[in-house]
Amino acid sequence: MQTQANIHSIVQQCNICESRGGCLGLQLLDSEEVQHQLSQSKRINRKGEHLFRAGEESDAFFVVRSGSIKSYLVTEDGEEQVLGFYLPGDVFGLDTTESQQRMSSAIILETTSLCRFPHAYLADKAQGANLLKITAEQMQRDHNLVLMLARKDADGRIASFLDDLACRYRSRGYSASAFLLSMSRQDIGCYLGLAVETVSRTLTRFQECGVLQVNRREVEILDHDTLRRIAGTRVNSVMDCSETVELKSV
Amino acid sequence: MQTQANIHSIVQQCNICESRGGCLGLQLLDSEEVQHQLSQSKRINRKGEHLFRAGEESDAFFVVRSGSIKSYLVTEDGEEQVLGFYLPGDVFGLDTTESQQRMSSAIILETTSLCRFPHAYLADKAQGANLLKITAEQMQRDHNLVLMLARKDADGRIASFLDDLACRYRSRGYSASAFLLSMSRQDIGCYLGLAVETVSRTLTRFQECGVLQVNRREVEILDHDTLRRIAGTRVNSVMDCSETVELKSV
DNA sequence: CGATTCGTTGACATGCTTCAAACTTCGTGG
DNA sequence: CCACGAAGTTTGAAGCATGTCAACGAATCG
Repeated sequence: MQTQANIHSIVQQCNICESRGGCLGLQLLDSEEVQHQLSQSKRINRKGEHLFRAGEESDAFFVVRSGSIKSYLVTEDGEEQVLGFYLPGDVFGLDTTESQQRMSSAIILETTSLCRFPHAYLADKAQGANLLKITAEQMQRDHNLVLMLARKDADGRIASFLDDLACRYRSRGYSASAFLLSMSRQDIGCYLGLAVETVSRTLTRFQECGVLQVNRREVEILDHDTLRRIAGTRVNSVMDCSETVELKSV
Repeated sequence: MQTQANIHSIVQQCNICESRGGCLGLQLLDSEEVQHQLSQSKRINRKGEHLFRAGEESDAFFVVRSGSIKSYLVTEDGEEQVLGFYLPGDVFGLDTTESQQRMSSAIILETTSLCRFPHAYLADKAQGANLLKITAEQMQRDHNLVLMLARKDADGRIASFLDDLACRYRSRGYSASAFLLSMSRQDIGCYLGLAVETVSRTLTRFQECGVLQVNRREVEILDHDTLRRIAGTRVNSVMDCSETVELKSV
């Protein structure tokens, strides 16, 4: 029970995973291991550093505690394709080849702290159900990205992107109407399959319409209803973000 | 050992999963269960039938034995977005929400036979490693689709699509230069984020260039090198399809 | 055999990319 | 601390690839 107390004190510092039904560490690891693992897994990383690169051996996945991460692919001719951005509470790093190599690269966009979970624990503890749940989130993200790329114009993609960010911030207890973009216009364009200029122009136009206020990385959404209307159709998701808005006040 | 003999005779009828390192059933299920499961999982389905729809309870995933399957999303306004096509040997149906609901719909494109694997066996047997391997394939497909949608023009998408099909057919022992499309132009366009007319025009132009020969659903690739050149950049995949070209002659 | 779906082709409109240039911010070394 | 260069952002003009609209032919199905 003494161990339990220590675990509790460690976990209490981290409210990130509450919307997931509790700390992943507590779910995945034995009580005795939690203290050691979690204490060494809080790593502060600096902007621009790579967490891992495609092709490297994949021995762990991560949960964002603070900051943000960019996930991307590198094509044969060296160009990059952004796959997504990960905010506090997001799980990433589970996309590995069957030979346990990273399928994508991950780079730190700003000062970031992470929880690190070795794959070994997953395989050993055989958390089949947990794994399904987590990969489901990754796939849902992929599906939404595909939908945007294939069916939406520039306005729809930018609006969806901002709405998604706002939605994710709100579900984690941050403001949904005002936030700082941690990624560059270049990254946004690369993510949405648009030229940098188109991103810039669209944001400017949104501002002129009174939908939002933009100043470099600062974004304030003034008319969320209109933004959503522009964002248009979404996947008939069962995992609606509005379900996880309420935070448990434990 | 008598059971082993029976299993062997059943599995021998199905060479589909050889490139995966053997029958999934043998990997996932206990020997005693294999015979019963596999014998009842070979289901013949007819064109146009739905295997499952998004939102339904997800209790199993599938392996294509013959025929082909279209996976798609339905948006809020009722339009569909094709996520991919599954050929013999492909695993699909693992994209479920955390509440075990289907994230996508699956419809049968032609007479098709499938192996069905209940999720319950995965969770019970806790095949963490196996699950990772299979979800890795799904994610690899998603990444490639995203890459196509975000960075390639119509020519590149169509060429990539055909090259991918050829590659998958070859890896399964079929001809890579001549095959029948099981999906409509509408489906291809929906998959690649293009209008039907663009698909049709592009195929016609490819034919005029002597790259391929098309007649409705019949496709023959005449100049695979040029096709690949048009397809252009691909993900630096560690799972290169050329690795699985050789079939074991067991 | 008629009706419907599927595929092809043409003309036109337009949204996005590309190219170019100016401005701002940031980082780094003098 | 300032200066300089590099990188990020914005804006404009022009070209083009793709979508849209429309019509027709071909195949499929009942």
